[in-house]
This record gives sequence, structure tokens and C-alpha cells, in this order.
Amino acid sequence: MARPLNDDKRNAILDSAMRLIAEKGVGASTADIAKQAGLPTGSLFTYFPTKAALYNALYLSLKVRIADVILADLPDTDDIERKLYHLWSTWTRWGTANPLARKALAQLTLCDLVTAESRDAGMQAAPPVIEIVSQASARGLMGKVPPHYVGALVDSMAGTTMDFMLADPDRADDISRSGFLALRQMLT
Amino acid sequence: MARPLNDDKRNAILDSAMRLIAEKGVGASTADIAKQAGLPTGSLFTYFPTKAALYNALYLSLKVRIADVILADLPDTDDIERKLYHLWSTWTRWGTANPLARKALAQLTLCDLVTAESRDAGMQAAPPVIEIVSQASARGLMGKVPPHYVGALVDSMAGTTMDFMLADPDRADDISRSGFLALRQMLT
Amino acid sequence: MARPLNDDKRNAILDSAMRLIAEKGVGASTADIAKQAGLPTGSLFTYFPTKAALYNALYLSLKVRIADVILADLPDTDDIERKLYHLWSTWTRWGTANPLARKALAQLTLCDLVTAESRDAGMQAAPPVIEIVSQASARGLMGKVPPHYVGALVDSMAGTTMDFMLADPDRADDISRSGFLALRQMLT
Amino acid sequence: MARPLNDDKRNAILDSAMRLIAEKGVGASTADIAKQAGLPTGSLFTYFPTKAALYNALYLSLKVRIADVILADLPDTDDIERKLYHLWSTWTRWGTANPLARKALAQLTLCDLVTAESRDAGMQAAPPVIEIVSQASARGLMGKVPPHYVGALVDSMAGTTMDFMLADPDRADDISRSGFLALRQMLT
DNA sequence: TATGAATGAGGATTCATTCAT
DNA sequence: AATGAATGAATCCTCATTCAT
Repeated sequence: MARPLNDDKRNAILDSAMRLIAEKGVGASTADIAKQAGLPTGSLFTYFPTKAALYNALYLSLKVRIADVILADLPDTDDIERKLYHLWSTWTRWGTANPLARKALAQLTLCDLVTAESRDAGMQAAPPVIEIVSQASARGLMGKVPPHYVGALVDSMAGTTMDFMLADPDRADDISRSGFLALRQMLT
Repeated sequence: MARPLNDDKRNAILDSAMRLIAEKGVGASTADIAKQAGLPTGSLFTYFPTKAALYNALYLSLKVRIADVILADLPDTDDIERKLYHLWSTWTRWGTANPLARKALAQLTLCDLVTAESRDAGMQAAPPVIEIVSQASARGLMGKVPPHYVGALVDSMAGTTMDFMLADPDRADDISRSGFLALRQMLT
Repeated sequence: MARPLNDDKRNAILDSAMRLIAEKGVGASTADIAKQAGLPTGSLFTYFPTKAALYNALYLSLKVRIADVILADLPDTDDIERKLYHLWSTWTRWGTANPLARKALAQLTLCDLVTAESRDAGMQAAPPVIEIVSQASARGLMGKVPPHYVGALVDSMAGTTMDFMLADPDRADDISRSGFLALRQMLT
Repeated sequence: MARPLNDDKRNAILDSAMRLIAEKGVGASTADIAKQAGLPTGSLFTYFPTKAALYNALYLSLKVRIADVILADLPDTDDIERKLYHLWSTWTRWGTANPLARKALAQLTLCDLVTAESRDAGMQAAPPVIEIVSQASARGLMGKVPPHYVGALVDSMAGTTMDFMLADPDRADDISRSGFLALRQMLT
């Protein structure tokens, strides 16, 4: 019986890819990714058949990871604004704590090796988030706007906010709070 | 007394780079860029000393072009909301009319060949836009938030809106209008 | 467990480089060097990370090879003149038997890709030779002159002698003998 | 009537070529040579039809310059040793005063763009020098050795000596004197 | 004559992927 | 499965020389 693929190695590759893509963009070489993962060049291809497969897997794993973080510890309440606040603050805090993940995801989002299927699959992780946003905007003007578009607006606002937080860590909290104000105004 | 540098060729290179970057990302090859511009490989380098120089020049030219479009025909009025609306509608219409420019700029924004200097210089073109946004938000909650951050939020919202408009051209106008609602709510 | 680096290939590259440098100078192209070694372009770089690394390795290997040849079969005697003669005749004979090595070394010596470290390391091979020269000159006027300088003089005389031997193979032996006379006079 | 070629410009090109060849080797580019001479790229080719022509001209001019320096102020005397000493000290002093010329000449001597004709022509400048060397060696063991070979030996010894003088300027005079001792011993 | 843009083959080096070990 | 050498097309950039201005 063949030995099963080793999850640690697979994860090491994903992690290394994330780092290098964040640093150097999608042009990072498979050899470098493998080396930084502490593995030989060839091993990368026993875990991912092609570079594109690796990039797609990483894209998805980052998307899922973000959604998981946001939804964990979501307060079980009817107070939708509290939920929205939790979502926003967890999200933006996560972004500043994981700048490499954020940068890598930004690169992958623009990379044409990442297929439409992966992008769709990435969306699968988002519904609970979109749901919260929808609820928050239900009574406002945004209530009549397609939820995906509103979700995308929120996503891009979060991205911008995290970039500003990273650029000025001392005021990160202020910036996040300002972003929340903007978000609430927009949705209400 | 020798042949002068030819602006048409220079522009052809910039245009070709824009197209190929939009299509294939920043990994587009200088040889392809030159060929698509109808020039021999070497000529690219008589107009731009390095690929990085070309990318920086393109980044700047796109930034300036956008600002110019937005500010052209700006209504001369005290009605700040009218100004804001003009800004938004011109901007998003430009984006859908020039999808290659938009995509290329998105790629360049994430490309580390584009220097901090270029990004700063790109900001130089933005102030009038930021000024309008600031005026529009002066009386609202966003009035106390750093204008650059608010400007960046608006920028990212415009980007997202243009992407949605492009993805669904039949409803482009609706989407743009929804975006404006969101923008106005956020700023007011 | 993978294929080990192949010494034959490495040597083929060094040998090919030697030939081409001797023929065309240090401007010889890595592609040509690889091709003449019977290898694909890329393989050169699996054996030497850069052209400079190849040149440095070749420089050293030639330096060591010369010293080895000179010192092999050195008569084990107290007769210093016999030793000196052995040194000179082996050296000059080697030069005429290996004109490509000689020419390549001459080119590499002037090539700035060859680092000071390599030149120093090349010196490491020389001491036994210098030692013999020093002993031979101990009682003469050259006894008070820095051994490295005397060694360099001898080196350049050997080079010139080999060039003349190669240019006029019929009188090669005569020329070598004349050179030895000059050498002995100089040192004594 | 066409304007005559301008000697200043021609010399500026030769001078610039000397400098760049000394620094970077014979791979120096014609564009760089022209630029450093303060001239446009194309001008180099109005003064020299090809890069090879420039290199040959430079080679010859350096050869002639050295011979001129050596022979200038040659003491008019029958004392052959005094003449030899003058030759040696002028030569080696010139070398340390003109390191770029020396280095460039060393590079050109090994460069295959420099034709056999140029090398022969370079020899034309040497006879008076060889003559002095011949006279100095007439009564010694070197008297029976072909003068060109002896001349070449002396040339290479001078080269080595100048290199050591340049490497250790504080002891330049000592080194030159030691070289003269070696030379005299060898020839006598 | 003076100028410097134009040219495209050639240069060193990288890379995704394969496959011998 | 693990390893890392093997491959050769592709990458960015340079260059001697020409020629339009």
C-alpha cells in the first residue's frame, strides 16, 4: 500500500507559496516554493500536479480560512449591528495579523492561473458573511441592491482598510473603527 | 539632428503593454509587448530603459488619464452632490469603456516593479478628486476621518463597481447608480 | 536518491570552456560552451551557478593542474639546480603539449570575473614551486628579493617561453633550453 | 571641401577606449566608449570604421607610445649598462604612471580582434629597444639566443614588475630596482 | 559631418515539469 | 514516495553597426 500523502508537507508547500507570492508575486518559482518549504523541487509536484493546481488550492484555502475566522465566535444574537461589528473587527484584525495571507490572496485574485471554478468555490465560503451583510442592509437603501454586489463592496472596503491598518499600525484600531462607521452608514 | 524619439512609438508601446498586462498579467514579456506594438524587440528599450521603467510609466499614465477624465467637464457649481455624482458616473463609465486600462492598472498596483515613487506621483493626480470627496463628506461622520483613507475607500468601491458593470453590461447603469447610493450614504 | 551530479559532465563543461576561452577569449558564450560539451544550455547552470563561477573554477583547476604536473616526478635530491631544471622543463613541455590550457589561463588571468579569492587560492598551489625557486636563488642576488615577486618573474618568463615554443615547434627544445639559461643566470 | 576629421575627437575616442578596456576588458561597448569620450554613438564610426579598427589603432598607439617614452632622453653614451638602466627605469616608471595604458595593452594583446598585422607593426616600434637589450646581452650567455625571444622575456619581466609596483606603490622603487638586478644578471 | 534612434541576433540566466535513481 | 538533476524554450536586456535627419 502506498504511503498516503503527507498533510504536513502539503501544508508546508501551501504556506511557503503564500509567503513567496506575497513577497514576489505570482511569478514565484516552484523551485523556490519547494525550497522554502524545506522540500526538494520534485516533491511539490507529488502534492500538486501543476503550479496552477497549487495556486488554486492556495486561493481556496485562504478564502476558506478568512471565512472561518470571521464566523468563529460570532455572537448568537438578534442584534444585527453587533454581528456586523464582530464581522468587521474580526476580519480587519485578522488581516493585520496575517499580512502575508492578505497580500497573497490579492495577488491570486488577479492571477489568471486561478480558474473561474476556484473563484466560484471561494464564493461558497462567503454566504454566511453575505447573509449578515444582507441582514444589516435589509432596511436601508442597499436593501434593494444585489447582495453579491454589496458583499463585494464590503470586501473591497475591508481590503482597503486592512492595507491602511498595516501601513500605520499605531492607528490600526482607529482606522478599523472609521471603516466600520463608513460601513454602517453605507448599509443603513 | 538625428531621428527624434517618436511619440507614436512610445505610445504604441505603452498601449501594447496595457493590453498585454490586462490579458496576461505583469508577466507579459517585453518581446511580446514590442511585437504587438509593431516594433522590434530592441526598440522597446530605446524608449524605456527597463521593463520596470515601462511599467512605472504606464502606471503613471493610467493614473493621470483617469484623473483627467474624471475632472474634465466637472460642473462648476456649489452643489457638491452634483459634483460627486459627476465624478462617480464619469469614473465608472470610463472604467467600463476602458476595461483594459482598468485591468492593467489593477495588475500594476500589485506589481512590485512599480515603485513607491510612482505610487506617490500617482497620488499627485488624485487631490482634486480627494478634494471633492472631502467636501462631500465634510458634514458627515466621515468628516473626521483622514481624507486619504476615505479617498482610498472610494477608489476601491469604484473599482468593484466597474468590475460588476463589466461582468453584467446590461445592468451597468443600475449598478453604477447603486454604487452611487452606497457612496452617498457612506459619505453623508 | 536522485541522479547524482555527474563528474564527467562537469569536466566536459570545464574542458569545453577551456577550449572556447582559448579560442575566442572570455567572451565565449555559455550556450556555446554547453553545446561543445555535448550538453543542453541549461545543464551548464546546474553545474555552475553563473558564468563567473565556471570561470573561477576553471581558473583554479588549471592552476592546480600546472602545479601538479610540475611537481610530479620531482627528483628527490639536494641538487637544487637539477630540481630547478626539472621544474622548468616539465613546465614548458606541459605548456607546449597543452596550448589551449595555456591560452585559456592567460585569458582568465586578465578576466575580472575571476575574483581575488580565486587568485589567492591559485597561489596556494604555487608554494612548492616558489620554494624551489627560492632555494635556487638563495645564494644569489635574488635572495634578498620577495619570493612572490621572483616567482612571478619566473612565471612570466615561462609563459613567454611557451609562447615562443608554440610559435616555432621545431626549435621548441632549443628555446626551452635558452629560457633555462636565462632563468639560471637570473637566479644565481 | 569636407572638413577634416578632428584629431581631438579621434584621440578622445582612443583615450576613452583605453580606459574602458582597462576597466572592463575588451567587451567594452562602442556606445560606452563614445559616451565616455563625450561623443555620440555614431561618431565613433566616423573615426574608426569598426570596433576592430579602433582596437587595432589603440593597440598600435600604445605600443608606439611606450617605445617613445623609453627612447626619449636615452643617454648618448657607450655605457651600455647605463642605457639599459635608463630603459628599465623609464619603462617601469611609465607603467606605474599609466596603469590604464598598461592594463589596456595587456587586454588588447590577448584580444583576437587585434590582427597579426598590428602585432607586427607594433614590433616595428621595438627595434631600438631590442637593440639595446641585444647590446647588453652580447657578451653574456644570452648573446647566442634569438634577440626577439630575449626581447620578449624582457618585455614580460617589465610587465610583471609594473604589476607589482602598482600593487604596492610604497615599494615601487625597490621593486623596480630588484627587477633591474634580475634583468642585468640574466643578460650578463 | 554630426547625431542618436533603429535593428534583431545573441547574451546570461530562469523555469515548470519530468524522470532516473 | 522521495530526490534533485535534466531539459530547452523563454526571459530581459545588450550591442555593433546603419542611416534618417
